[in-house]
Amino acid sequence: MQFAKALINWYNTHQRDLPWRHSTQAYEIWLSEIMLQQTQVKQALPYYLKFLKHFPTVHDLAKADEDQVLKLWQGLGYYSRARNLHFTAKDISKNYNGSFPTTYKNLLQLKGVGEYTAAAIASFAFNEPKAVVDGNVYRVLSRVFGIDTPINSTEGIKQFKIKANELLDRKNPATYNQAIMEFGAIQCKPKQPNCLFCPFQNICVAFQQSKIEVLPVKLKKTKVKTRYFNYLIIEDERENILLNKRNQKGIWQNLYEFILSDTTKQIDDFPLDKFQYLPKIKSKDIRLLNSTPIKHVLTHRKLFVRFWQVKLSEAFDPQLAEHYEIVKHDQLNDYAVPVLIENFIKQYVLRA
DNA sequence: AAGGCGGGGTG
DNA sequence: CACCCAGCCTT
Repeated sequence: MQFAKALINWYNTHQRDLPWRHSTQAYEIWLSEIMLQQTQVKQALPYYLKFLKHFPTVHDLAKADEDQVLKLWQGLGYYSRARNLHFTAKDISKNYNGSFPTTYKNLLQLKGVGEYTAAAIASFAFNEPKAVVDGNVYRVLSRVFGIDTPINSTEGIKQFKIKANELLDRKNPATYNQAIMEFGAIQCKPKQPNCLFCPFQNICVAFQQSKIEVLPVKLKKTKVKTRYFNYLIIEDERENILLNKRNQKGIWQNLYEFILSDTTKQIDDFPLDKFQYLPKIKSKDIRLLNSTPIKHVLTHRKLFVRFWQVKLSEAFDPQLAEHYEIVKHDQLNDYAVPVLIENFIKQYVLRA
């Protein structure tokens, strides 16, 4: 309890003013926690405000189209979160009469809600004494108590969860959970933590043994594969553009993009013959828009991307709509697209 | 148990 | 360049 008390003391004088901390509504807590998964506060904040404005209640979110949800989510990444968010909103609206489950155990049943998020909602909205264990908590506990079990090993996950729940202030689970995460985020940071003015300097194993740099221990490194993307932007005489919806599993599922050739090796020309359903295009009518490929890095992919343009002198065959979206030039902004595409559109304003 | 899944920020 | 972020889901 000494640890918890010191932590809460620190929190009372150092905490940031964040909008979701003013709410105890499960809907608002849930929304914030989904957005904050693997995402820093600064990045999630504008999205949180935007979503709450568009969808004040879970019913409003449930009524929306997935395309609209994804469009609002555009740029935040990990788009399965947005799809699960929408699924769960419909689930809550329809099967839970609009009210979120009130216990950790039942919150875990919701799609997109894992152990961390269930503990966060249970403690923040319902005062249930469950310790959150996120990246901040791993870092703080491994350093203060000198735990070098890899945080992403089965053993480590178990061990840190036990430790976190032992330390939890069971009378103030909400404040305690906020406090330990805030402490990890702004004091016990990954790089250059503020050990000089740390309330735990006297007991911190990592500080006393100069192990700040090596704790927490983490296994694994994701292997990054290189891919070559070639996008074909086809425009007809009426300023329509063809978009493809990514339906398969994989990156950017359910987002839109131009016609894509995805290869493991660099190619010279756009491979028109690979596509069954396109208008008749002669390769001499294809123009490369960026001679230097755009480099776009994801967690496990390194993409080199080129954009090609075709302007047709006739209108698209309406039959194309069975395979692609035929989109008016000025409606391009209504579609959820990867940041990569968004950046390109902004840069090369395709003239009308 | 391991791998897939974004985008932005830091040193 | 490597590593991290209020993780979760699938295989």
